Amino acid sequence: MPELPEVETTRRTLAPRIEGANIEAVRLGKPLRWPLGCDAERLVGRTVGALERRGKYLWMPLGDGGLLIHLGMSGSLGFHDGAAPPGGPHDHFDLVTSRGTMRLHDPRRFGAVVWSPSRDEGPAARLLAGLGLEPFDAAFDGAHLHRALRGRRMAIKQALLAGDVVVGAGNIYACEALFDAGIDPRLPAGRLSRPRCERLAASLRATLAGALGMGGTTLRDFRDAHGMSGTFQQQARVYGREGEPCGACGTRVRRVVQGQRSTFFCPRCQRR
DNA sequence: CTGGGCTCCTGTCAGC
DNA sequence: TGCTGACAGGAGCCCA
Repeated sequence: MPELPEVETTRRTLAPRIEGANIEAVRLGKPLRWPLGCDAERLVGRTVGALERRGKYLWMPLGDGGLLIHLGMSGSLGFHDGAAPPGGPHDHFDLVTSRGTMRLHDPRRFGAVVWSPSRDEGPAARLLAGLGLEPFDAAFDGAHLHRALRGRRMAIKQALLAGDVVVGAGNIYACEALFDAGIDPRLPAGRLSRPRCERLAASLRATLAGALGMGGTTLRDFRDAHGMSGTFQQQARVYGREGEPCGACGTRVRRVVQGQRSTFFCPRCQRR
């Protein structure tokens, strides 16, 4: 689930509670997408540095190395002061620290916690390589989008999800940003004019920023580190609204499938 | 290099 | 009520 707003919300709520904490123990549940990549004992005694986010990944520095964390489709990170309650069947990674316990809850287990000697080498470097620009990076604008999409035949919706041009948008925000920009999600990416790229860049930033301001989207199980739900889902104008009238023109919102993922759009407001 | 499809896993819900 | 299939916020990997 977690797209950029949810991951950033997690980072912001978790950081003040865990940064500077000393790791006292690690508890592993069922296997996640990838193995931890080191002996859990190797984490004990380390101090948690400043949490960083890159795309939908979180990087937790731990001295000479750190953990690259991804929440997959159903993951969330909670933080418990003092002694944490016993882990449930979907709690697969606990970092017990001097300040409390950080717990990864992830029913589907598409998430991951991977040790890497640094952000720029080893597994972290491999996973982060090839990621596109951060949407709030000053270098991300219509010109970049236009240049990066040139020659691409893939539909613009899928190009946004691919993450090699710009990171952060997942299925919800790609749909919402394209609605905001008035662009048909099925349009081949390379066919977008420069002005429409300008519009889309602005819409993507506005959509992600808006969702961030609402603590993200909670469809079923996303929670921030304090256990709070996001509220963006109430603002979604097309995502999950197949058959409902478009708030702008009244036309029924359509759902199509692109790359095995649902795409929601207004056939009248979003043009080719 | 590009793009399409598959896969990992569990839970939920609609429909019969 | 019970079973079955579709679908769910991601993205790495393999193959054409």
